[in-house]
Amino acid sequence: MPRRTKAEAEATREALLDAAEDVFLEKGVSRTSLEHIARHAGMTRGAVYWHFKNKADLFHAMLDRVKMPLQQIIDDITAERQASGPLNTLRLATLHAFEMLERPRSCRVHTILMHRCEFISDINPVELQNRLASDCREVVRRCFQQAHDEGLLIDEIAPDVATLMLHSMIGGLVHDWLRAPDSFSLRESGGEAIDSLFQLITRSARS
Amino acid sequence: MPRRTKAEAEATREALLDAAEDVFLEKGVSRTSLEHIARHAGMTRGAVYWHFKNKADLFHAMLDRVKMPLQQIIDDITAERQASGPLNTLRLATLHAFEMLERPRSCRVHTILMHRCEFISDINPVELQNRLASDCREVVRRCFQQAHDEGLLIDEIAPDVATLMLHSMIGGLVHDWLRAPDSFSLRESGGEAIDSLFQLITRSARS
DNA sequence: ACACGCATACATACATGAATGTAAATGCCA
DNA sequence: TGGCATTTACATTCATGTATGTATGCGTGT
Repeated sequence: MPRRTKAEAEATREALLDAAEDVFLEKGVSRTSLEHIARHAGMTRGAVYWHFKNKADLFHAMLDRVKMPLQQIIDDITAERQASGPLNTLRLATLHAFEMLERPRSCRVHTILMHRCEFISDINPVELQNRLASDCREVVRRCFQQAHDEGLLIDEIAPDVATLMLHSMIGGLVHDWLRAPDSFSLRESGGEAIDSLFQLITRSARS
Repeated sequence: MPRRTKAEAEATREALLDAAEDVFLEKGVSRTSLEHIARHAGMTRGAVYWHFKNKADLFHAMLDRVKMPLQQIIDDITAERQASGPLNTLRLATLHAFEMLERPRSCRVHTILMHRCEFISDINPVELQNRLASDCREVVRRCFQQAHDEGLLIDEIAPDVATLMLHSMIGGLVHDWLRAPDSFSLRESGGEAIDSLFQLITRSARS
């Protein structure tokens, strides 16, 4: 029974993307065929090829439904640069990214990106994440530099080192948590670790 | 021209594994066929099927030629628990793992593991890394606990939090560096970040 | 209000290519 | 000469892309 209403067509498109998330998460991207996805959504491959050009197109459509955590951090930092100082801006942006990641769809999609796929067509997530990481590091670095200039950072830590510490901690926490979300709480334990880092490198807190 | 001497047969086995590293690294595991690997080594698929049962078997043989960095850290910690205190043991073990990772073969294989493969047969690297991460965290935690009991750790940081901080920093640094080895030096910049962390959480250094 | 026509939203069928596993053939060393 | 290392050839499976079929929603004219 083809040709539903326009709203129903959009619903099946979303259903196909939902199914893609499920199957990608379970079997990995390269091992799932479009047939798998279609059947999991209760349809056939024809529906997939109607809504999407091919597997890569579907994959990118799936990515478009979520926001990259590093992009979120970049946006948060550049948006509210006043707040209560650069260090607090960094800390809050990080915690905000953690909150976003705990949303089910975000969690699934980013787990797929980090642990369930290697390449997709010619645009691979490694390069994508690479650019994002580079941009994010630069924004964070400028923030730490500003904190340093305002005397908020302790002398023992150079802005570049603080940048690497924060950036690697974020990446490591996200990576580990997405691999095993039940092993610890990203918001609680992860947030605690981030808070501790900022407590350690903030001058006023240690005198 | 088949049937060289036994030593030459072993050499072709190694050549096949070398080729596998190259091609996996370039195209990703799922997108490389055994034909690709064989041709890159100057042979045919038959040679591959003689030395290895299938792709998964070859993959695991490739893994067996290197040591997991987290396993290295575990071994280092459990081996030389005397050294100059638990904190220094942790620090040196981490830096040692970084050194190991900069060896070409280690670098290639672990890049493949982190960024070029999703699943391989029924044994997937995610589960493998998961167990390792869990074990390593436990060993590190015990080490931090000992440091805490000996009064080496500052009061602001609980052993569990220190564990998560160190573990996530290691994971993040390795992850980022393997994705873009030219963006920074793991030994230098990464080591500096690790050193700074230990400097921040060590009591004697701040009074 | 109702029939008409067309574009839409799928399902089905088919052709192609690629990767796999295996069996047979072949040469080389001991 | 016989078993080892490797190639070649073949059958099978599987995913893809495309082409075609088809029924329905929806706008249009009257």
